[in-house]
Amino acid sequence: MKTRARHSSAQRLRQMHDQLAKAYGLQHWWPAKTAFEVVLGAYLTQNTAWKSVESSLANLSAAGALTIEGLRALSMEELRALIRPSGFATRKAPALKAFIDMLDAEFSSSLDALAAEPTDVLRLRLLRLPVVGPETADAILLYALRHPVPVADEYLRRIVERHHLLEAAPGRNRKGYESLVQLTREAFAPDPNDEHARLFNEFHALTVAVGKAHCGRSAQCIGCPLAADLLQSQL
DNA sequence: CGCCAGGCCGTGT
DNA sequence: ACACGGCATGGC
Repeated sequence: MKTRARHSSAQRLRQMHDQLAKAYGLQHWWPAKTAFEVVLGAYLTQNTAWKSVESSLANLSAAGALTIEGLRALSMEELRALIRPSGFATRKAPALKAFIDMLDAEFSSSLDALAAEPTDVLRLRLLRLPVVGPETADAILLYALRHPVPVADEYLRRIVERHHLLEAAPGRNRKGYESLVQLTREAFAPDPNDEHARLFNEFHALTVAVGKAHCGRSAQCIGCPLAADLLQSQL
């Protein structure tokens, strides 16, 4: 009889988290000082190296635009120029303005008021915003609004694909994204202390850390703390 | 120089 | 429903 996996994919993913935590330690994510800076970073980092995002954030900081009021005060052209280093400025600038408009019109210009909405309602509202897809919405939910939702990114997608944690490799679409979220939920399902927000936070941060170092588009798993698992999974 | 980055969206099957 | 190309810029 064929040997059955002794661990579910969710359990394996949880083990990976533990390995990565051991290898990389606490990540202290998201790299931002305020909730609004998280929102800015979440938009700006779309398909963009964080280094480039830092340039844009530095520009915004110098212009006093790391706050809601500061950003609102900028013209579209000014904003577009300031965030140019992180790319896609013609899309991201109007999108950021649209986020401010939503806050002003529906939530008294307050991120706290936004955060007070139920998670599922909030997620749907965020997804209606231009240039906000599932990952951006979830990053805002978790890191800016402190709701306990997993964040799946391209690095996690690659890890799950290369370690064969799902029957069908998750595609770069909504369904693939949701499958990664679901797997992550299962991996951290029974948490006695109800610290899902902290766990999802740490796990996502760790996937980015290992991803940046070892999980590029052309798979180079040499030196990756998960490489042993990868070999095991291919037996 | 060429490849890539912490996605998302519109279009064509 | 799904794949596929475009979107912009800068780091390495």
